[in-house]
Amino acid sequence: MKEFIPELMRTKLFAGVGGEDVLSMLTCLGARLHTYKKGEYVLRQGEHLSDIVVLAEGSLHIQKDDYWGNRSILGSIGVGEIFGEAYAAPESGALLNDVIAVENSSVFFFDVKRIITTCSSACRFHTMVVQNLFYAVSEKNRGLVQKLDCISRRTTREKLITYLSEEAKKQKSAEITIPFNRQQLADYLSVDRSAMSNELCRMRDEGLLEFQKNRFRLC
Amino acid sequence: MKEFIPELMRTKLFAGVGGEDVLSMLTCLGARLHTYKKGEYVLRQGEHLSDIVVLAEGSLHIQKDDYWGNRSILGSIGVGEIFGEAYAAPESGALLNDVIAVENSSVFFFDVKRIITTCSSACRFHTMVVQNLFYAVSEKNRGLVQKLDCISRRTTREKLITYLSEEAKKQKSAEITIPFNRQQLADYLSVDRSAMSNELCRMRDEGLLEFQKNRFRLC
DNA sequence: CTCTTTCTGTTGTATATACAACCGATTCGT
DNA sequence: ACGAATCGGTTGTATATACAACAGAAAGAG
Repeated sequence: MKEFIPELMRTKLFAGVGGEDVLSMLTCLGARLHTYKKGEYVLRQGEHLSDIVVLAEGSLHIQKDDYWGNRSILGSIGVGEIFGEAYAAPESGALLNDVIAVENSSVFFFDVKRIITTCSSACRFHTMVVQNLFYAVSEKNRGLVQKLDCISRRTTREKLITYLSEEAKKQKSAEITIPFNRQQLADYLSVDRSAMSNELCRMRDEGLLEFQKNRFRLC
Repeated sequence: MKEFIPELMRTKLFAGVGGEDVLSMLTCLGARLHTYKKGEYVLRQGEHLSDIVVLAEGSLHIQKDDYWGNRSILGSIGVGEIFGEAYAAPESGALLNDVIAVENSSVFFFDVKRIITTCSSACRFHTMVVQNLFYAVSEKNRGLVQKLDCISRRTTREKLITYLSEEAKKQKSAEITIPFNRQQLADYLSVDRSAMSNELCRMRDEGLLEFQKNRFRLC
């Protein structure tokens, strides 16, 4: 697990905590490291989760398939991001979504209870991690509100513009890379792929944007 | 503010804290009480918020109006529920939504920093409140995911079924009261009111449900 | 390198939704 | 009790989206 200390230090959860302290907290928090191959499930809908999940390497999608195989993508998790905060409370019930590795991935699991139940003074930074976790959840919350804002647009075009603008703001550039291919983007925006593809090309023809694969430039 | 102690004790934020302790914490946390008449704005999009908002009386809607007056309702806040957790982090930016009183309402404001920065041992229950807050945010998070699940359905009928089923689960009954009239429900589900009205009546004619005003019974 | 699979864009058709206008019923204020 | 305003349901039309089927391009496997 040692090899991921630099990655962990860059996460929101361990922001402000030094390398040695992170290392000692891995024990203190009962961290477990798992690796997943591309396409493997990290978590499945219906399971119960009492851990905070931190992605150290790779990329995950949070998604859900219904009876007819229609897929809906809730979001994407990049390196350093966390998942599972929504299930931190003791009686939070079963997972509402699958979590799947879209690349080979390395994932840390931390027992929530051991995070929020501050231990003896052995871990100097424990309090800071608790606060970090709180801020992270708070931020996730805002992210979900923004996704709702995007999804609740009436037309495919509006959804695309909202999503891409938001990404541009996050990535602080008019040229952005998105973590989805066309089908995945459609599943994320809850629209039909071919209709979306159509709309994207129309927007390109109107000079609103350019793209190649999952790389977009807003004009 | 004293008169609302019983209400505050029933909130998630103060769960497990006794009446006297709640009272003393009102001072400790720098609580402020405001009242709003039906239709008044409690918070406006673009403002900055550094408080956790607790509704002691009445009912609030979290919503957003775009340039053309199209309204989108993110959610409803009932007595005892909280708002503002998403803006708890120091650099969380401006409010993304308006918060409006749909009835005459009484609202407590608590400075977030004073909640999460545990004070001297004077407040015995401070630690518990911090944990309560964390759980509340976590739960909000799950609520948002469920709303996303609902909104991302493709058809109006699916949205209605998802929303009403979810409410039935929450209210633990097949007969439910929703905090919206037709227009508000449409704004919540991001669909056209008349189309939704149509669909509701069709579903009623098919025997799926019954309703009168904002009271529904699922069959 | 070649074959296979996945990905993306294109087209046409069926369907669902948005939009607008209207009306009766209910609620509200005075 | 009265008029005004709000609310909910209905209808018709225009439009956008879903769905299906296909083809060329790109990526991946052997």
